[in-house]
Amino acid sequence: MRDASDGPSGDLLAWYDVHARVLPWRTGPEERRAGVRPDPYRVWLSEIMLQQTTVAAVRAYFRAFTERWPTVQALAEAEDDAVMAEWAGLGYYARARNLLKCARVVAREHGGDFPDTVEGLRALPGIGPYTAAAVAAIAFDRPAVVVDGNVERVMARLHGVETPLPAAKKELTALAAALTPQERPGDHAQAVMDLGATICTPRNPACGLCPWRAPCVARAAGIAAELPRKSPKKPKPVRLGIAYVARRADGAWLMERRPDRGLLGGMTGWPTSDWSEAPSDDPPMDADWRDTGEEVRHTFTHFHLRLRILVAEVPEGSVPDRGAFVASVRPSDLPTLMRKVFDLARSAVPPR
DNA sequence: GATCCGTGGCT
DNA sequence: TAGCCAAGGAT
Repeated sequence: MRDASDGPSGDLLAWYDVHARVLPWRTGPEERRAGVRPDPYRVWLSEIMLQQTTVAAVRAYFRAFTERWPTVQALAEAEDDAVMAEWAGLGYYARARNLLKCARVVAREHGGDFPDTVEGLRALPGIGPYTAAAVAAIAFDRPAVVVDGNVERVMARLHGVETPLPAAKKELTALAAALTPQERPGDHAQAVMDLGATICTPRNPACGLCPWRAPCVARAAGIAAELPRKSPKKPKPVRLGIAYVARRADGAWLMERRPDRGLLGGMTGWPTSDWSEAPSDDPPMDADWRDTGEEVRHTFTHFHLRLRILVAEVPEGSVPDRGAFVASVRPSDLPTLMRKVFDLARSAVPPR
């Protein structure tokens, strides 16, 4: 009979008890021992923010969200635009749209309490296999099998799995399942991720400091840094586009809310042409558009974008074909691409 | 399984 | 510099 106090899981938990990172959303090992239960709302919020996103980037957003909306009920009652603006800059904006959907389902259909099982969590918007397992383990101490990029990397090295991702996913999940203890599963999940983030890093892993250096197959073979192998990625094509920045005589700016689906969905930004190999000139209103000669370069997940910037100064009473004039622009409410556009455009149309 | 979906830091 | 990488999910 194995429990958390012996075997590789026990070695990892002993390491975690000493080396656990202190994070704003985390209930540390000492706190847990003292009987402190994590707040499922904060665990869930942090997990959504941390999807494909670094701890460093998340910190400020987590603080802002929890100060403004301390509970899931408060978040559920927020305006859509307020949440999107608060999320601006963090990326993957479908997360923010699903965040709000999820909060409203939890508030309305679950009385403000998150489900405490993997299946219940998995049914909520924006919660997939990883997040369901992570919240179940961390917030409710259920022995769920948590598999993220860290776990995949650690398992691939520990067991010397040379099959490339994503084909190796199933095998790595099975290996992670075999190591998941019945005792302290929440701490175990966080321990593997901390190990991956601080010791078993993608490049230059610090194998000498690793609690699993003895059983690690990849280390023995001298190929730790080469694992996990990954299938080759497709090259990113270059797309072109035009951004139209119009300032009205009273200082208002013409902006447009993007459709809920697709790139930067639900975010406010400058009207643009389509983004393609040969974009068509499609200004949002009739005006004397002037080419600034400036170009924004921005790389998305699957393509590079070069956006020419056209500006126009238009009289009061102007009626746009699409979008609406807003009295003031807060760059912090905009996705990064649109901030870049504003930075260049505002110097091309200085205030009178 | 493949594709779409952001951003900033690091090498 | 250009590519790689980070606590993935939806379709």
